[in-house]
Amino acid sequence: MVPANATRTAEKTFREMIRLFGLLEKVMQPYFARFGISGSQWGVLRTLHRAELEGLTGLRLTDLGDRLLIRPPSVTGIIDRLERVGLVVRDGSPEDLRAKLVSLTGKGRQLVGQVLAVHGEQIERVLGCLNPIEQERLHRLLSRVGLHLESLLAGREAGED
Amino acid sequence: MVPANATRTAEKTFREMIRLFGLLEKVMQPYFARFGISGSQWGVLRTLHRAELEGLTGLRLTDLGDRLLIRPPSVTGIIDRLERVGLVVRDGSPEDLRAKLVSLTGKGRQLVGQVLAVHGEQIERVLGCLNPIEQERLHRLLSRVGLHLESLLAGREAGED
DNA sequence: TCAATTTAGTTAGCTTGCTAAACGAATCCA
DNA sequence: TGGATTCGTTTAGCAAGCTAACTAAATTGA
Repeated sequence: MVPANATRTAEKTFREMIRLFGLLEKVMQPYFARFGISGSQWGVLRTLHRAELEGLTGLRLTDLGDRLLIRPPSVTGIIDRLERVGLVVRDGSPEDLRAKLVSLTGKGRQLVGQVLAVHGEQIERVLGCLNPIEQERLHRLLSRVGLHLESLLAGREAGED
Repeated sequence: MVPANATRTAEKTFREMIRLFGLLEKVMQPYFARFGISGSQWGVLRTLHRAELEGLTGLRLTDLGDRLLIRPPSVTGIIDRLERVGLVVRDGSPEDLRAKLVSLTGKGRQLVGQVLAVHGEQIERVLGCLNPIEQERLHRLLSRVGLHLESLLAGREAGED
């Protein structure tokens, strides 16, 4: 059991996290909309771009899901819509006939360049109210909570239900 | 213009925020599922419970949306589902024939009690990896970013596009 | 007073997350 | 070799957010 005022500190911090999450979506959504994409779609495009820099020619849907922490059906949907507008293509993998490799088209690569050109500035707009030391402190606290939550989730998967 | 490594600090902090929110949803979703509700539904139930403590007999959908930072159609949907399972009721407001007052049913009030009985413990499970001082520090940093984002959004509404 | 505007709520239709279930391809192992 | 199982993806269907467009009620103001 934990003292009541410690619980209150945890609870207000928790609530602020939830609130900030909502605010962040509301700020980022119109920013990405200027490029005709959503935040989730940007996640996919950026991930594919990073994979290119690593020398990979394409990523399987499963790999995308792993990197973005979303499940296969969600990946299928986002890729469907990105493919429909020609930012991305699906090709069958030569090594595994079950798998498909997703990669950026020329148009997709160009869009990533456009976003990256102003992305640092946008993030600065969001976090500019903290100086670099405070940003670093925030990053460290968030990382610790993140690692903690990952271990909670790993435990659950292992069948501790 | 901002130095390159300051941008990198901001970016990794930003990315950690996004990642943490995804993890948080994955941890909280099964927790609420045990009570047969979703996180959004809990947001509504808790808000209605708070309103009762303030002496209000019901909240208008608009007020709920304001408190939860979601738009009217989203509120309509959540209330529809909560009403369907009998946790909440809609009554016409006597003062304004356009408005409807949402309030907890007995069943809803009972469920809120059940959740609240273990809620502090669950939040402790999430934030217990930080001591109270660190939690307080995290809260302060998040609050500052939250206030900053609110002012960004307020500016945009005022027509600075 | 009464027409115009604003406000409260809903509906329709989109995206994006989820789970459950289907499917074929790949792999394992007896 | 052949049957069982696992893997990668898709489909179906639900929840929850959004915008745009609508109805009905309230308010404003000329």
